[in-house]
Amino acid sequence: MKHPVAMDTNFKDDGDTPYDTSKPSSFLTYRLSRVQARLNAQAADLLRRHGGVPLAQWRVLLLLYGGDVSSQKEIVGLAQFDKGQVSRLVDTLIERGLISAKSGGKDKRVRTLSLTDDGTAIVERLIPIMRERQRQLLSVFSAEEQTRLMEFISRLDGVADKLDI
Amino acid sequence: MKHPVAMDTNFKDDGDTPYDTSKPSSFLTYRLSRVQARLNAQAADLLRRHGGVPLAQWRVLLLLYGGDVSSQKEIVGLAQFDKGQVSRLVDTLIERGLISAKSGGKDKRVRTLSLTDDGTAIVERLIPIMRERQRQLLSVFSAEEQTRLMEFISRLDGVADKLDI
DNA sequence: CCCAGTAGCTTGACATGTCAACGATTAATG
DNA sequence: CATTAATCGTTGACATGTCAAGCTACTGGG
Repeated sequence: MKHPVAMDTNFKDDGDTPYDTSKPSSFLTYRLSRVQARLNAQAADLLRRHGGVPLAQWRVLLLLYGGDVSSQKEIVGLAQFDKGQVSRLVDTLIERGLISAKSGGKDKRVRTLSLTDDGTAIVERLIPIMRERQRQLLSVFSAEEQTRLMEFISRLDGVADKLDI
Repeated sequence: MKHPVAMDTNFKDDGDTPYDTSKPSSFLTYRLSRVQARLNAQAADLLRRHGGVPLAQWRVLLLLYGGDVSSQKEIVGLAQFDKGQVSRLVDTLIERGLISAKSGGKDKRVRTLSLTDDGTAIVERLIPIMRERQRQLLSVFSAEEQTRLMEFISRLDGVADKLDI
């Protein structure tokens, strides 16, 4: 990947803490944002180089491939994507012929979604590659550290909703 | 804030690991993405409710207020924003009268940026609010945990560039 | 049955983020 | 000094993400 290495210890802040450059804690949301952006860029690049789809579309395809979901509502519930975004992602995937939608259910508002053969082929081609990426990403953490990291993230997730300002 | 609580332990994956819902580690990038989105939404909402500017613009204003930067290059270097994005953010901030730009330097490509009085007023009004938010966010971590969390993020940051796929 | 409320989805509007091509200027090097 | 290369910035194109208004279909209480 790219990325100029710069600033890992030398930037000012994350947009949330104005001064106070001395305390690493001040950089938390900034650094989260950056590492998140880098991981996304790496995943998107990987998908592009292997002739795949954009990252957001890929995530929808995976959910459908796993058989976990068959409607937009379920995609929204599982992945916590915005419903508007899902609506447009589904449109795009249908246009590209990677998924199909049937409206025959009881509830006429709902379209039942499924992968086409093309969509299935793409997912099955990319899955091993994405699994290998995941393996390499996690290789820098011990099992205990992985657990600890996830627990930290959960805690952040919890506190984000409780801020009383 | 909003957010339907759902799925914190029950979703399939993060778009990077197709199956394997049993291992929390499989959810890492997904959960990072979600917690990051939630923190961003919370910060943006806070800025909006207090009559401020959008989050990205806010971050640029803060960098300028701190006196750390005076050109787009320095913003890109410090904050690791995309230079195209910075170019447009600066345009917007100038249109809104929050910053000003002078082209008088040696390097005729560079504009020297600074906050206007309006820009300074907005930043100084919002800073205490954002500092309180940061304090509350970090209140769920002990000092030792904060250090540990930052170290984890650094490790992720490092490995993201080294993936050989 | 009626109809007010809710649910699933669509759409518009905007903000954010990323990449790549390009223009202008400056720096480096023969 | 003259090219060439690198740097700073702009712009176009597109992907992503978020919010809110509105549409249609379903649902439940009267």
